Amino acid sequence: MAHGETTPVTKSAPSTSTGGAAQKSEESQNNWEQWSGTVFTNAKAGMAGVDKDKIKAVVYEMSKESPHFKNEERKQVQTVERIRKMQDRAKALSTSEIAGHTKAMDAKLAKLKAGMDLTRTWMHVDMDAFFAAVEELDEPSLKGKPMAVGGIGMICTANYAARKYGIRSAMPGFIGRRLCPELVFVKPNFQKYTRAAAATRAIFAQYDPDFEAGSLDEAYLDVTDYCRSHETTGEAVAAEIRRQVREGTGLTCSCGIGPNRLLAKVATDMRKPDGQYAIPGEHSAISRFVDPLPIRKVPGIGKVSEQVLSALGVEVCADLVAKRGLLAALFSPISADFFMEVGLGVGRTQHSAPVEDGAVGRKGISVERTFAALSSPADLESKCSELAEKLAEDVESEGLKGRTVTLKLKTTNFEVRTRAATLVRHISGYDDIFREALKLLRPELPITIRLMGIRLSGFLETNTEPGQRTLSAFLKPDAAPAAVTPPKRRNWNQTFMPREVRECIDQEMEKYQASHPSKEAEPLDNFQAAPPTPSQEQDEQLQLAEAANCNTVPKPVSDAAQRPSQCRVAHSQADARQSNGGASQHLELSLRDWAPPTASQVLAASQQQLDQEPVRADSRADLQSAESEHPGEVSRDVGTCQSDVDSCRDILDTAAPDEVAGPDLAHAWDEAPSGLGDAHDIPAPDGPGSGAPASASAPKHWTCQVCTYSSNHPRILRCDICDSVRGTRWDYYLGQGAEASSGSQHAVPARDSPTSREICRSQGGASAARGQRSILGFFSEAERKGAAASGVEQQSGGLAGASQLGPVERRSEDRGMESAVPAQPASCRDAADSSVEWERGVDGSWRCSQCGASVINEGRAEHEDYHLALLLQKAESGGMLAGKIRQAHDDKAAHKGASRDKKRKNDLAGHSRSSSSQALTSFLKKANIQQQS
DNA sequence: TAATTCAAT
DNA sequence: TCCCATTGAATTA
Ligand SMILES: Nc1ccn([C@H]2C[C@H](O)[C@@H](COP(=O)(O)OP(=O)(O)OP(=O)(O)O)O2)c(=O)n1
Ligand SMILES: [Mg+2]
Ligand SMILES: [Mg+2]
Repeated sequence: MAHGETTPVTKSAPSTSTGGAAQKSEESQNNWEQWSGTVFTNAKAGMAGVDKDKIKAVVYEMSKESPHFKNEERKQVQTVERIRKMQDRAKALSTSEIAGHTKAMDAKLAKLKAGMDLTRTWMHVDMDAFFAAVEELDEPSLKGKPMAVGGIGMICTANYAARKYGIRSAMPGFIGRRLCPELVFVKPNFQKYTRAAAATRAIFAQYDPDFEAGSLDEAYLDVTDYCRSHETTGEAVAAEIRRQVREGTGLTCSCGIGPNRLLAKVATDMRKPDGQYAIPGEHSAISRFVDPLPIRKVPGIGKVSEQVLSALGVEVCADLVAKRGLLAALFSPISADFFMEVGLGVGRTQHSAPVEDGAVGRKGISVERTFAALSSPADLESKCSELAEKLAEDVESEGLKGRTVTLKLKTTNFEVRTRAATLVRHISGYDDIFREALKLLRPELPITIRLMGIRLSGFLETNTEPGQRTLSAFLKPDAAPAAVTPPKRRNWNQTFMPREVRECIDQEMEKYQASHPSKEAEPLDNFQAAPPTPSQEQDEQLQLAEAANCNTVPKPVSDAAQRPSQCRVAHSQADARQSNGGASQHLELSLRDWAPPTASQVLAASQQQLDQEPVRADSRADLQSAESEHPGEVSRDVGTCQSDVDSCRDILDTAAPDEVAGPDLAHAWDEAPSGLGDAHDIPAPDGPGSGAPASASAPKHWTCQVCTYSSNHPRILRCDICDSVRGTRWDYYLGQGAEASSGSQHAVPARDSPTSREICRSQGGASAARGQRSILGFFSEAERKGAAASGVEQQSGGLAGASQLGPVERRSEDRGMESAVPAQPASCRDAADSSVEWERGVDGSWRCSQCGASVINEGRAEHEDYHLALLLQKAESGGMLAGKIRQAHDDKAAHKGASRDKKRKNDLAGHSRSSSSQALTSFLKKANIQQQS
């Protein structure tokens, strides 16, 4: 979180409205007045009467000498250059060319307008100064005082008292302190925010059980049906929701109402603190709102796009339509289309599609850390290892396998480099990730960095879930029948079964039948010799079992105290040789401490690598680069014994010459448990990253951060209510919800082709029924009412490179937290049948036929009790499952997709236009002030 | 596919 | 004593 444009840069301000002179790179007078950046003076809520000039002066004075600032200047120069080129292109356009594009856009516009569905009532809800508001709730003495959530390095958000001083999200803390010396800093506690968010979501679900969360603090609700069935209006619903949120959580929020999501979202900011604003579903009203709207207010148009468009004479949304020919000529079709949509006020009118079974709910997963400058190979490798370990933890906790590894480096000059490799095989474990990251790091070696990150993407989509058989299991004749049982159908008619659950189960059945089409028909003789496969299937089981949680809050990746028993691997060459010949392949690639192995060692190691190590898909390219750019580096995929030797030698020769005799850091890992076997044990709730004492107190509860359900089952793998994986989304509590031992997040993703969305269904009431109480006392009311679906839908995108811009909605969560968990199939998890059957898993654990959870033998009785309790509770509350897993339609898809918005004739009006135009006026006033400065 | 840029939280 | 972390989309070569 806390990121924003800290526009530095001085010279050249591309701002004139006519396509004319956009840049004037005169010699800077070193004067902040020429500073064109938006510099924290964006028209965010609460920035009304701020002395923007003063803020700019302060920020400028404090940062002008910093490397960060220099880098920002460099970037600004680039965008200025980009603008210049674009203007040149614009000038070169013939009138006929533009006319042609204009005509094409006319057709586009006509089509868009004709396809607009104005019959829906969308609502966007966004909490006010969310993190800060939650902190104030927790510590009322903070109220009224300028306060910021975050640290001296970065502020997540600030309360409105602080905003008066110009303090806002994404501002570095030290600047905030300068602007307001009395500023109080509060360390972020995502647990609180997640809980607060869950409380609000429980309310949202009452108005739209399928609502989509846009982040922790905002959500999109389609209240069309609610309005209809309750004979009310969007505005009335907004007032009701705001009241409920206020009374139920003590927090305030703002609402935007409009015929589509885009308009609703933009409307939310109109009367930001504790207010609401409605845009009627009529063309005339939409135009009145959109036409004078500064383009910067549109989600997807950021600082750079604003500058670029401004240089073309586009300042407000109406300009997007007016200059349609020019825009179509200069930008990509995707961007141009987006502009046209915005110009007309067209947005999505439908919920995202449910996420599909077996699909991975995200595009990538990553970890990155900023630290004091590092340059020695030993330090770099160590850092890389820490990151790899953390990433592997996250990856495995979600059962992901990816084949593209990306290394990210940020030099002390703030220049960012990324290096990626796509492998043939999909990986997930620490060893593979570390090794591949190291390979990417090696060529960059003489380097001094302040940040390193690793990302894994290109996930395997054939996500085999507990309730599903793996191919290998299926092919194994004897193991097949015992290992997998089709979802049970019994009792369906006798017990309570929500419709959604029933549908999920039906899907599971279909899936099962689809994947086992002719099992009975197929003669056993046809089975290919099923490999004794201890491999894949088992690995997958283990990975799931290994679900460990992690701490997302700013915290060192490696903190021995926080990282219990799974520190496997000796991180030194010496240790490796002692322990296990070629078991730790990455060691051979170590950036330090290398000594020529014996011939037999090399042979064994290289042979093993040939067998096991994933190789890059583009092995030739790899070779090439090895020969040309990095003559010293030899591709490993075709590596001979000698090449391995050379490879290692080159590392030393070129990258870490002084480290040859350098300090032996091996001891740094000596204290880590060396028992590799432990690494694959199913961790107890006090497992890795949870922050809970590794061995000390006995675990009491796992609390799902998605729906707040708590379980005292020691080895639960998924939330029994909302089905989210017990990974980073779970928190561990020692007591009655009092001392949370780890901060983490939740969020369930969903993915789909162009865009992604995440969602997770959930059900409230569980933790209340179990006598749990939240830290903040939330859920008191909300939880009673049941419900609480959640999910997160993020949006972003933007125009990169030269043209582009494509809003597109994307999903994500507020900063650090998230790391979404793939929304799981849900199979028969909520079946309200208390009878549990057990299936023995390949790893010796037992799988519950009801929920699919893997449990150790001793935990079975307890687990059965749990299902009984769940059944009883469900009967009481008249249980419900809110929300379905959805997946996103990005704007493009929604656009081209034949499945355009379905039209409904009934128009639910109910809006006061007088008030809306009034609010618009003040809104624009603010915006203008900001623009003028 | 790789690398970079932009955007949002 | 000094500018985050995580994710996704789009462009370009
Ligand atoms: N760059 C950012 C922006 C936001 N956030 C976090 C802190 C915010 O409290 C929360 C919600 O973001 P909003 O943009 O909704 O901002 P606020 O809710 O804080 O303020 P507002 O009243 O303007 O909505 O996300 C963050 O960490 N970093
Ligand atoms: Mg907010
Ligand atoms: Mg928000």
